[in-house]
Amino acid sequence: MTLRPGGSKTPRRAMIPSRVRGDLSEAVSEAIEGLWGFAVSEVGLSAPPNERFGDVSCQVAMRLSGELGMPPREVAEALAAELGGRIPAVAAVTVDGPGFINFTFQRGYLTRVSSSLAREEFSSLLPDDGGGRVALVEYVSSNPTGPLNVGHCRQAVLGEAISRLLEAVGWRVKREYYFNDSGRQMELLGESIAARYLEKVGGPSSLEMPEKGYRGDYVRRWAAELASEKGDGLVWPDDSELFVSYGRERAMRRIREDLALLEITFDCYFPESDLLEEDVPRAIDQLGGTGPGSEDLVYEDPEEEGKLWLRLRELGRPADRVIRRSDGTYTYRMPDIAYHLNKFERGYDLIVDVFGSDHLDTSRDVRAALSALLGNDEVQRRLRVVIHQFVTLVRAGRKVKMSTRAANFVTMRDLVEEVGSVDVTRYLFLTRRSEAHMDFDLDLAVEQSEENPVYYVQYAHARIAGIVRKAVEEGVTDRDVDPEGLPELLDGEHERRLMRLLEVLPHRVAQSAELLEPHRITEMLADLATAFHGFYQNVRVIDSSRPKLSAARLLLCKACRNSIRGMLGILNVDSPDTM
RNA sequence: GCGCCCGUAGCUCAGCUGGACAGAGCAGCGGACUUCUAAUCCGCAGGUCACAGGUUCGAAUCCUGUCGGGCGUACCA
Repeated sequence: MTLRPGGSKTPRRAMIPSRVRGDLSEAVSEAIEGLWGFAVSEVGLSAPPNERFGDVSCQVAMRLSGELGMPPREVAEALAAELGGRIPAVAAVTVDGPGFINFTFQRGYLTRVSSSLAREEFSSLLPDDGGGRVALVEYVSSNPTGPLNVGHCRQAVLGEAISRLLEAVGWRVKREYYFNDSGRQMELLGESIAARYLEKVGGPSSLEMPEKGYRGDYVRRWAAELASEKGDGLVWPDDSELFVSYGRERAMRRIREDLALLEITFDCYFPESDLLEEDVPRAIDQLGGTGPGSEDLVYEDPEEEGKLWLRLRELGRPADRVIRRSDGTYTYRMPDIAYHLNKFERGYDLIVDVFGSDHLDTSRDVRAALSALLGNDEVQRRLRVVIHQFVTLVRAGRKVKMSTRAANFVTMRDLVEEVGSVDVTRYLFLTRRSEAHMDFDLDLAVEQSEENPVYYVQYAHARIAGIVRKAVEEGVTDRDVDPEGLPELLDGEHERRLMRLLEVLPHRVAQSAELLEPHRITEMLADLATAFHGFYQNVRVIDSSRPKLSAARLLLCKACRNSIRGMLGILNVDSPDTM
């Protein structure tokens, strides 16, 4: 929080829209308790659909009506009478419709919020929900078997936006990428590279591409690079280790390059192999001792020595699963559990997993095992899983079926290049909620790149930058604006609409952080850009013959600019001053 | 078969976690630049919120069933 010269904190608690609503709902609760002597956990505030219903709505009267045996309107009237004139920032309390209690903000409160936004960062009006606590966000976590594809791109963009959203409301965020650096998939990649390598160098030995091998062009390229680095003397299977490790390093480097394209960097790349020595055996021990009483959660297969099962049925899951094969290697589920246990033990207050829908089932198993180990409440409180559905790529009106192994997939890099802009790619992926299926129409994305939702928002920002430049030229400044005079100066229809919106946006951003739903930000940006463009079309800002009015309007423009910039920043999209 | 997600305008999708008359963008039609950027604005048209029941003051939202699509249902990750 920044300090003003006088030492007083600004913005004051009462200026933060989420806090104002918190106080409001507290006042309603107290009024209920005062009138009828019982407490209500949630009074249900929402934004009314129309300006004539005020700025904040409360539905509690309708919910209480049954319990109190009173018509909802009477409940509302009683509460409104109790609340009138008592709540800071609220000018009027009315009852409308079936029993809504509607609150209208003081004009002075709205102009103060706008002034704050004009002079400070957007984030200063967000509540400090995180309070400096540390959150760990895991996303992408694609295994190093090839370049990132379109699905990874959605997840990367989503995970990064969630991270930034959490940071915006006061969390310290660690970004982590978990990957499997050993096991069957890595062997397959090594073998696939070996097959292409031997094919290329044409030596005495040869190797057929495995049936489930990786057939992408990149495997050929990497094989060729390997040949030029190490010569043509490598043989299979003697050099299998080398093929595998070369593939892994090469894939990891490519993935980092792909992520760099989206400006994503992780604090930690966590290899599965780090868990195999200690964490996994320890987790198995712990699970073994955590049975619901009669039996241990881990049991040995009666027919195969050394094979271990996890009794997931006992934990409410549909089926028991093998966690260790008889040869002593683990199935993917077991390191996953150990990895999550490791994350919990590292002490993060919030652990967010961003996964594709194909990981849902595993994720549920992991959660069940963790609940057995740490207690359901603990897991419920600290672990949140965001599932996103797959992206269907549409090209020339036809769906493109994709698979990494079969090589008929579009890479993230191809996608960004074809769309022509990282910002547009990011933004388009964030216009849908994560659990919705998504058709990404390439032709449309390219074709629309000139008439795009992103540009619509960025254009509003650039227009404001133009106004600010003009203001400097004309010698108009908002420095000496008298706060007391603002409500009168900013009384037009468009100004009021803008200020109402500016006031509620920080609250809506805080809500979207709470819900881990960054797509709401794109909605808000569109709302704000629309309101600003409407204002711009109808209201002349810089008029040197009316300095006070110009200054007030300039202030409002800057509030819009900072809000747009702040929200675009959460999506990591650029805010250009010219277009 | 079973589990999870989804089904809203011609197309792609929102709908603030049960509230006030169902929204936006694109596509279509008609208007607005002598101005701080027209990458903009205004208007028109477009809907049985997949379907059928149920819960209640009130349902696109919650429950059940049906139909349709996706993902999973591995000792692959």
